[in-house]
Amino acid sequence: MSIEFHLKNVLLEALASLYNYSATDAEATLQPTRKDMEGDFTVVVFPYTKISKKSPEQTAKEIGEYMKTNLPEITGFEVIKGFLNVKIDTHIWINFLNKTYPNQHFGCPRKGLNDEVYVVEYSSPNTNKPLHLGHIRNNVLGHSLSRIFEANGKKVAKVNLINDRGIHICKSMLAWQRWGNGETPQNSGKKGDHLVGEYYVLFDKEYKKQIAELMADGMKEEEAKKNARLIQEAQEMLRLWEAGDADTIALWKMMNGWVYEGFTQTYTQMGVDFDRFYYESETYTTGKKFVLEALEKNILFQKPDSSIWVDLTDEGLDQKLLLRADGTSVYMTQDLGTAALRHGDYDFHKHVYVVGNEQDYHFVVLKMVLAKIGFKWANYLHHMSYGMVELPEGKMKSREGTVVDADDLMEEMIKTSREISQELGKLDGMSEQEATQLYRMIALGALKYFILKVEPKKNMVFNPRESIDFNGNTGPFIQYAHARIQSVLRKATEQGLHVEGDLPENLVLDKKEINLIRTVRQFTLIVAEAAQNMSPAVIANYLYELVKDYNQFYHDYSILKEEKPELRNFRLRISELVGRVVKHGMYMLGIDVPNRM
RNA sequence: GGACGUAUAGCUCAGCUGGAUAGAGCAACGGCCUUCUAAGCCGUAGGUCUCUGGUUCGAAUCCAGAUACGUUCACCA
Repeated sequence: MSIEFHLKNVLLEALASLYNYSATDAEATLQPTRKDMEGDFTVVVFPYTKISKKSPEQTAKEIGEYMKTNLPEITGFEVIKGFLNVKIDTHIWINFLNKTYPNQHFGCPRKGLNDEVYVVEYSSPNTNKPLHLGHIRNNVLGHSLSRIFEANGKKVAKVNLINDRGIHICKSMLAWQRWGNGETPQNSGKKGDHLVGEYYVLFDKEYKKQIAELMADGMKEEEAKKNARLIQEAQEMLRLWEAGDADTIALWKMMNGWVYEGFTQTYTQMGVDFDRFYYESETYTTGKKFVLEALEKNILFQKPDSSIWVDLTDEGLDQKLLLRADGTSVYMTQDLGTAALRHGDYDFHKHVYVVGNEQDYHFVVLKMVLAKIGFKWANYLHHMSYGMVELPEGKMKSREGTVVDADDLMEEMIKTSREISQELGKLDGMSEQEATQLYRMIALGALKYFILKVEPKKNMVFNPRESIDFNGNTGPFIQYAHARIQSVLRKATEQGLHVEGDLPENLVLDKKEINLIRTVRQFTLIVAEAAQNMSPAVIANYLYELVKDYNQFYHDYSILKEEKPELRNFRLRISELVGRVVKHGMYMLGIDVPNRM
C-alpha cells in the first residue's frame, strides 16, 4: 500500500476520533507539499474547522498530533496558516527507489497489457500538395498520442486516411497535362509532392486569370468562378475519373505515385509511421449502403429532388445532406462508411480522429448520425481537436506564400542544429555518420517539443526563430540532461563503480534529493493523465519540471566525487532513474534522446 | 445572427478535480567553468490572471453576463 493510502486512513481516523466525524473518501484530501515549504504531504484543514469548531491553526495542530502518534512513518509536522504539512521518514522514499529500480517497466511502454484496441487516425493528407506546418502539428500529435496509449497498455492501430481523389487532385492533373511538358520527379530532380503542388498552384493562377477576364467582360464574380473554362475542364476530368476512364486513371495513378514517394520521405524524416493506410478512392462509396438502409427504416428522409438528408433539429442542429440528388457521396457519407469499415477491421474500444478544430461541427454530426443509424460503437469515436498553427505575422496563407513547408522547416532546423553543435565543439571523435544522426535528433527534438508542449486544443504561434532556440524550455534542453546523465554513468562504469543490491534505508538525504525522488515517483500518474486528457503537453511539461530539478541536483552535488559510498550509490541510482524516465517520456513524445551531445 | 473555442509578465506558454506569496522560458541586466558536458546553474527586474457580478472560509481555476479574437453553420474535403 502506498504511503498516501496510509496517510489518508490515519487522517480519516483522526477526524473520527477527534471530532466524531466520519468523513468520506473525497473529504480526506491530501496533496503534495509545495516545493518551497518544509514537508512532504499537505492536509488542508479549512474544511474541517466546521466540525472541529476551532481555529484552522488549532485544528491542524490536533490533527497533526493525532496523525503523528498513530502513524510511525510520520516524523514531524508543521502548521502554517491552516495548512498541515506532514513530513515522512526518508526510508519511504528509499524504499520506493529500491522497489522501482529493478522494474524496467516503470514508465516504460507497456504494450498490450490489456486487449483494448485504440484506433488513432492522423495525418490524412490531400495528395495535391506537400505537407506544411499545420500537418506537422497533426502528425506529431497523432504519433505521440499513439505512444501514450501504448504506454497505458492499449493496442494501438495508427491509421492514415489518404484523400487521394476529388476536384483538387484533378486541378493538379489538368495543369500538368496542359503545361507540364512531361516534367517528372526523375527528369527535374524535384520531390514528387512538391512537383505536384507546383501544378496545383499553377492551376490556381491560371484559373484566377480566367475569372478576371470574364469579370472584365462584365460577368459577376460568382458566375465567373463557375464558368471559367479551367474549372469546367477539371470537373469534366473528375467525371472521367469516376467513370473509370483509362487515361485519366493512369495519369492519376502516376501523379499520386509521385506524391506518395514524397510523403514517404517526409514521414521518414519526421519519424512518424502508420500501421495501415486507407485510401478514399477505395472507400468513398462505402457509406452509401448505410444511408440507403437508414432511409428504408425512416431514420433519414428524402427531398423531392431525391437527395437524402438527416434531420438533427431535435438535437439542436440543422438538417444535413448525406447523399446528393445524383446519388453521389459527400464527405459525411464517406466518413460514415470508413468508420463502419474500421469497426469491422479492428473492433475498437476507442477511435480517435486527430483533426483540426475547424471540423468540430463535422465530428459532432458524424457521431450523432452513426448513433441514429444504430451503431452502438458511435460513442467510441472521439475527435481529438487541435488548434491552428499561426505565424508571428498571423495566419499562414497559401495564396500569399506564407505557408511553412514541412520539408524546408525540418531541413532548416537540422542545419541550425549542425551549426550550433559544431560551434560548441563537443562532438570530437564522433563519426560523421553519428554526428549527422545527432543533428537530426536534436533538430526534430526541438521542433516536436516546441509543438507538443502546448495544450493541443489551443491555437499556437510558431515562431521559427524561437523554435530553433535550444535553451530553456525546449527539447534539446531535455536531451542535454539525458546526455549528461549518460556521461556520468559511463564514467562510473569506467571507474569500476557498480551499484549492487538495495540502498540502505537509513540514508540521510537533502531536501533537493528527496524532491527529485518525489518528482520521479509522479511519472506513472503523469502517463495516465496524459492518456486520460489525450494531451502530450502533460508529459512535456512534466519532463521539463523533472529535468529542471535534476539540473539543480547535478549542479549542487557531486556524484562520482562523493566520498561516502552509499551516498554516491544513491546519486548514481537516482541519476539512472531520471535518465530512464526522460528517455521513456521523450519516447512518448516521439523524440529520441542522445547519449552524447 | 446561432454554435463551439480561447483570453495569465513586452513575447511564447504552464498552472491537476477550487487552497499558501500566480510560475517557467525567451528578450534585458548581473553573477558562476583549474571540480562528473556552461545546450547548464544562481540572482535582479517584469502581473488589475480581459471586465462585471455570483457561489465559497478561500476563485486565475466553478457559474452567469459583457468585451475581444478565432473557427464553424457548403450538394468542398
